[in-house]
Amino acid sequence: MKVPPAGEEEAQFRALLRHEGLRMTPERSVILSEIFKIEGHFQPDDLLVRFRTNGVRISRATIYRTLDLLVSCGLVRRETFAGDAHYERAHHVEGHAHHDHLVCTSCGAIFEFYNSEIERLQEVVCREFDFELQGHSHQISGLCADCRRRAAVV
Amino acid sequence: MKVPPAGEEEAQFRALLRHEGLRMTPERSVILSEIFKIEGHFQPDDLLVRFRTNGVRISRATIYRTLDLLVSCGLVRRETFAGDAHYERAHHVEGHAHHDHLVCTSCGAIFEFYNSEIERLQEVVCREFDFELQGHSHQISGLCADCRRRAAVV
DNA sequence: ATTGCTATTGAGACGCAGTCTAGATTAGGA
DNA sequence: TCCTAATCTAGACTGCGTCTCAATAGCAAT
Repeated sequence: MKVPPAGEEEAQFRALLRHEGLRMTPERSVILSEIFKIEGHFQPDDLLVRFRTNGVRISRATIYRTLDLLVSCGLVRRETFAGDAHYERAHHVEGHAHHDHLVCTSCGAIFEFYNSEIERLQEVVCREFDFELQGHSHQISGLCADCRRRAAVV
Repeated sequence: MKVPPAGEEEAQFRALLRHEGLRMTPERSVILSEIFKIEGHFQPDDLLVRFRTNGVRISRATIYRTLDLLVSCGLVRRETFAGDAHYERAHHVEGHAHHDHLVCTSCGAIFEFYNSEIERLQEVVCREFDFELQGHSHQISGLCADCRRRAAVV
């Protein structure tokens, strides 16, 4: 399989793989670069479809395995919306590595937010329960600005 | 099918069904009373198993449909943890109809919390995005007190 | 460049949660 | 009691994700 052009992220991925004694393969490279072409969220089968339509043959299993790797490397983030796994390249909101999501129940649009006060209060909650915070999942659902306007017209 | 003893919740359910032009059936009654025997969270197939072991025959489809009804009636709440649907009878933490969850990543224990400040800040976030808040899902994952202790020993 | 060890891959079987279907049954108003 | 729409069941089906295992191919050492 032809090896696609490498980017900065690929160098990072390669370094992390080596550190773990794992290998870089054309498939992993293709998957990584495809992901970094996508703005916003995607689901594993979105990648499958993209590859199929481009004539690239990479199996579902490999996609899932590679996504797991990228998540544990921190290059990609996984999010679960109403039982559906979504992924997104890890990037930043206002300089924060972490963010949470607003999900529009009408059109499915996803917005990112970060609120340091909420983050802090979660730590307070954990202290109350003698709980060691490892992570969290926080989604606010409702109507986005566009859908509110649309609903107001009707 | 034999009709089980009715409780206060059944009266409420019955009233809501009537209001919607729907019918009370023995199956719905059995499912409701079984749910109200359960403390904490359960999954749809937990009910299936309970019924099977008690010799009660109610199909999976009926369980799912009835759970949907109970959720839309507000008697039961649905929550998604890591892609798995969990249900719980709607009840209150410190007088609040709503609460969120701490999930232990080691033993799976689930704790409930309510933090009015976090609730308020969510409204602030929505205002920033011109977003109409309908609901939210907020789970904090980590190690519960017991598992922390257990980990400390080892 | 070659070799050898072993990580990785692909295709499809599999598992599980949840939905759908079609025919049989039944709640509940007239 | 009768009638009819709502409901039930069993099981087929769907979709997402995981697993298997023989074949392939990185990559470190030679």
